[in-house]
Amino acid sequence: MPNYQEPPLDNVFQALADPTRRAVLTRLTEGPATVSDLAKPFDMALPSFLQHLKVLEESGLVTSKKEGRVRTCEAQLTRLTEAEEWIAHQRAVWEGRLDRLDAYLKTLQSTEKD
Amino acid sequence: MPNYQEPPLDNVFQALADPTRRAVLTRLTEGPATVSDLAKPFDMALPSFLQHLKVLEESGLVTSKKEGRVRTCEAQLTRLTEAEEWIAHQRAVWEGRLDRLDAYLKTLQSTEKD
DNA sequence: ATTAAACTTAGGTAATTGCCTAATTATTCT
DNA sequence: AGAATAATTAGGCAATTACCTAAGTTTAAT
Repeated sequence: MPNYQEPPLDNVFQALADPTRRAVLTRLTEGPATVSDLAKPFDMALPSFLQHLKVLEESGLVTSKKEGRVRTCEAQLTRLTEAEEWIAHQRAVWEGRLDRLDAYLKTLQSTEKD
Repeated sequence: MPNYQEPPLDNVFQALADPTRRAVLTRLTEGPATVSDLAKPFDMALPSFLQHLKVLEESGLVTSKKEGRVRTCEAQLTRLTEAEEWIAHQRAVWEGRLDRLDAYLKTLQSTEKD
């Protein structure tokens, strides 16, 4: 059953289709960070970098809140679940392993409960 | 930091970021099909559809061979593995962090009770 | 009260994307 | 041979993307 609150799969995959954005996500996986800390490793003007952050936020993979003049970003990787399930499903059908898919999806569900 | 070893991941996620292309892949998961069979369900001119197929082929998710005037396409979903692993890794690290945080908070609570 | 820091907005360019129609090639059928 | 089928190429157009510089705005520090 589709959940229309979630940003569509399109946006999640689109967000992941760029190495800068994947690197940001990997960084945020370790914990929250401010915009300028996130931007530091990249040889890119800040406004350009902010566009990448915007794409990540629109996909739901990142949230942020501003305190004072500092914006802090955080990963919301539960948004990856739908994408991971889509991939797992295709592979499972293709490999003819629907039995394993079922078990796998159950583990996804149980780890997602937080 | 950009990882120049992984342009394929870009292409795979890019390919998945479009509903038409995901639908084609789902169709091909059931077995090979010709270009015109694949195109049939979509309300789109054939050249437009061919562009989607081209994106899928460039990502490595689909291969095709032409016999006579007919091109037959086939899914190569092993190319999804890298993408699936990338996602799974991010989620695992992210959830691992939350688990450790959770454990830490619990030790705080239990020491408070003394 | 300045100045510095941390974004943010505005606006511009070049390349890419996603669609189209029309014309073309290559193969198969009658 | 002529017509139909399957796919391809060529070219065009509007929207989006990914970058940029320059000029704000809002806090925080001195």
